[in-house]
Amino acid sequence: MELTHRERDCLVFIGNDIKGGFPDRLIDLSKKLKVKPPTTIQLLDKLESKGLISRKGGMVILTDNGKKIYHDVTESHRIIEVMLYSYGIPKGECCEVASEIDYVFKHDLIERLSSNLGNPKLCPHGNPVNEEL
Amino acid sequence: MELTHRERDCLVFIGNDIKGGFPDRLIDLSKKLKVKPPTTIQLLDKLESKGLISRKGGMVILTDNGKKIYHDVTESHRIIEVMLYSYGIPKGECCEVASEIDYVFKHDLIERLSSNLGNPKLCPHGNPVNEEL
DNA sequence: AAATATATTAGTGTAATACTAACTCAAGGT
DNA sequence: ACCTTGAGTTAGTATTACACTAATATATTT
Repeated sequence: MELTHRERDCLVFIGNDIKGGFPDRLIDLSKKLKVKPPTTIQLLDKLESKGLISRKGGMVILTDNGKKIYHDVTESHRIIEVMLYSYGIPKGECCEVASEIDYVFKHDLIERLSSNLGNPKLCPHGNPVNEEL
Repeated sequence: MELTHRERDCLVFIGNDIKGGFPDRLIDLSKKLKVKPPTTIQLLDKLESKGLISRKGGMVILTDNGKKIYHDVTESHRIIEVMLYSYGIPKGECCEVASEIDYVFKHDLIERLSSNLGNPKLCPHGNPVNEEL
């Protein structure tokens, strides 16, 4: 599944917030993405057409497929963080950089990286590499 | 200096070819970029407006500024290759992935990475990290 | 000079990203 | 009952990156 950068951001916010127990609302997502609601709707339309989310009354949840992609992007993000951190980049910067590039990496490459990094369970911030939703 | 992905590709091809002794022609660049000449011209117009190249009779050379950016992108590319290679990714894939992301990294982060990688002089292919034009 | 190759210009099209303006609809307050 | 507010949505516009075709200009080569 190919994602654009902003689709990636949007999907990640949705996944992160679902961990809090409640689905995100359009308004919340818009604030997090720092865009106006119509822009968010465009993104959600795109994610919906890709079968990654479903919507009801302004609430957004991930489909099974969306959860899988969220998992993959998150794993990618955190493995990249671990790699950068291993070469002395501060946590904050690891995260910033990882957010720019995580959605580009093919999953099988991330798996090989992970294995050669010793299959880390946590990212430098202490978040699980394998996020279960 | 911010580059788009394709501007990056174009600049790198120009820099690589200048090492061969002759500046690139539009046609050569178009073939390498796998686009039609008008698309290349657009890219060259953009690079020229950013002060990175100058043109004459269809030939393209890098300005001093262009050489600097070429150097930085190349260094970035090769440091990323070294990092990925250190975690067991095959050379070819290191290069592929690095090409997708090298132009995004800030130079000072690359310098810190380089230092923590032991200031490598060569990339996994044996090309110099610090390319003098 | 004619043919060929190369360079360029003008115009078009798509995708990603973002916006404003206007409309709908539901919930609350008075 | 009416009005306001907040949220969601639709429609339309704009910009940037990227790519194309068609047509024109220029240069080289035979």
